[in-house]
Amino acid sequence: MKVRIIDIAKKAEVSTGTVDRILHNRGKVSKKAEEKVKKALKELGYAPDILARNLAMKKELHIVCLLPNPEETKYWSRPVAGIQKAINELSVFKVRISKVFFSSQATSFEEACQKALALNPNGVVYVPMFREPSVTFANSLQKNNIPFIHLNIFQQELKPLSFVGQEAYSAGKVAASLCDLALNANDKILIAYISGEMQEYSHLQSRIEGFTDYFGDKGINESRIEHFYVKVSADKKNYEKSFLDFLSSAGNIKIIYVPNSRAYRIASILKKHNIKNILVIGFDTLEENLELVKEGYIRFLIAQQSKNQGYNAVILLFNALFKREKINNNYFLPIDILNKENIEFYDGIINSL
Amino acid sequence: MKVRIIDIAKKAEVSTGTVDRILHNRGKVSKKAEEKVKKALKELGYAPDILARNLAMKKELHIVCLLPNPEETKYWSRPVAGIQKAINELSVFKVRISKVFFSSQATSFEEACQKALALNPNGVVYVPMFREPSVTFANSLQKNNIPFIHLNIFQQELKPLSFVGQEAYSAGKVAASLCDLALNANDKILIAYISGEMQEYSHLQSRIEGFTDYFGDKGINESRIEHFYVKVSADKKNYEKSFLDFLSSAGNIKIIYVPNSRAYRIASILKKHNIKNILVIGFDTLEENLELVKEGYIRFLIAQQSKNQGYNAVILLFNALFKREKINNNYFLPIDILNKENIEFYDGIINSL
DNA sequence: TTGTATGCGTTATCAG
DNA sequence: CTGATAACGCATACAA
Repeated sequence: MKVRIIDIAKKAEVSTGTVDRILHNRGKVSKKAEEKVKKALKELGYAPDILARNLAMKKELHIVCLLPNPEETKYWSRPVAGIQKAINELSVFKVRISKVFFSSQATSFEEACQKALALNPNGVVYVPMFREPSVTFANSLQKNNIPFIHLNIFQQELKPLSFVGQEAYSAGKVAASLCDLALNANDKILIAYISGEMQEYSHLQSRIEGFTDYFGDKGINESRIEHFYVKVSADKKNYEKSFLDFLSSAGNIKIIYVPNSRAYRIASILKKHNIKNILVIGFDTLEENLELVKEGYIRFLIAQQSKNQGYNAVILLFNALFKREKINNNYFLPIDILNKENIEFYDGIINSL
Repeated sequence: MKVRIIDIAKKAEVSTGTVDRILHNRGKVSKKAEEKVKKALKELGYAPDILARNLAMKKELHIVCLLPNPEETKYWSRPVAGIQKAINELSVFKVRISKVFFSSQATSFEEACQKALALNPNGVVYVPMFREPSVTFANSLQKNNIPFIHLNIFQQELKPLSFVGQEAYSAGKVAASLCDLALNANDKILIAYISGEMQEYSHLQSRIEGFTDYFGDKGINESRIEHFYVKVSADKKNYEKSFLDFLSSAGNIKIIYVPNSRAYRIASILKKHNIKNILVIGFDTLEENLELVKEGYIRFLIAQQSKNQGYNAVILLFNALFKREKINNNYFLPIDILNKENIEFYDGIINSL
């Protein structure tokens, strides 16, 4: 029935110890023994019982997760929650999963990388938020033979084991396709850039490109697209008036596209001034955004199962490490469309298992 | 650190055997021993190591899944795939998971129920497709103390351990909210009933109610909603002409709502006749539907993570049975909105873990 | 270089 | 009623 180590040991006419040495290539095996065992392995089709393995293991695996501090950037609280879920679920196994947070400066990221390396991890999940330091980090990991998975930001050049996140360009197109439904002949579109601190988000750019490309393909070009910039940290809350001024002077704005998670900043202004004829579309399920979707001031949110993002990355790495599963590159998460009607169902069973 | 059976045995001054008897209430324990053990259990906070348990278990759990034959009704192939995924994932545990299919007659369903009971399952997942036979089945299960989970069709009166599926009424509302975006002043809506065999789908009715209620709330009532009925089995393919006739006589139809998984039947007629100005919205990710979404003849699909539906139900029951987890009632799955732009990402990581 | 023995935390059997 | 003990499949320390 089930092929055990002892079965292949018998078949190969060696002891279980020898088989084990080959399985874990600990060396100290004769060529002859090795051949016999490998033959038996193939013929009988051995697959380890990972549960028994876990029971017997002395030392534990260590997975380190490196991501922005959720107290600074709200978006990250959900991926962190997903990681926590994975921690709970994997608690029966001999794995330790640590979280290391960094803040919005590149130096903080670099420090976190050092900290992570010092922990001597068997595997790493990280968000390659800053380009240069990420390259350095990836190189260190590779040198030490530590597999790693990228979260949220796509950086294929660094050759991660896998990427878990959303395809940002397409997400922008999805947003555009929804706006398209509501757009009439002379309506204009406003893209609002509400930036926070971190500036190296390449996916922000992609979300905008996807959006404008969609309309470009339909012959709707720059003449009907306005742009409004806010740097939150500098302008504090003082952008409200300038935004309203911009809005009235631009005229005919039917749609406002906010390519990051800060749609709530725009929508709350509209709410305050009771402006209801503009369709706001944004990203991510921050509490603030959810609330305004329910109230009707944000019409659509594009979501990326941010909780599962963290969860999946950890589970994936665990499987690779513990079960020695091969994993494919690049797990693009679904591009979810949320509105007032379906939003309450978004955290269904997936997130509670 | 970790509390084991032997730890509580020592604390309670009994043997591990006695503790085991209490843990599994196999009886044959004195009151005194029981009290001492229960006290120790509480104080030390024992939680079983399910991996060690699995290793030691002699007999295996048996979960039986009862659902419509996917070869008859295409929708079911994805839940079945999800069940298969759960089977693979759980293969390391001592669980057997069997599938029993039934066809579109109530008698077939009843037979399947008999078959399922004869398998002496420890737990059952089933689709309560027919009302009366489902009541009988649920009663038998309850009498034999076999926990069960309902799939896809909501029948709370039968007191399943849980329900896994979509809230159909809200799904109808979601569909309506999308149509709403595209609906102009004098446009009309057509609801197309393309029925197959099985007639006891209460959720079909709910999907329609949700849809019409949404528009009712906005003051769009029956005067702007047309209805078209096809009984596929009777009319074979001959409804094409009658449908086209209906369409042109009704006039001004901007939206066609197909509240089941057969939107492709309508959309393929539109495709054949090159009709592009009508927005078709339907349900479920059948291959045929996906294709027509990509080609633009179906504008939206409402999906319910049908693969996860099967997967989650099995995992949930396994957790309840094996880990003795308490589970909450009613896991409503997300109401997913798919269109040409996001559909290729729909089968992301969730389905490949 | 190889084989043997012990333990991981449970379950379940078998004497008492 | 109770306690002791042999599996379960694997990892690992140790002996040869």
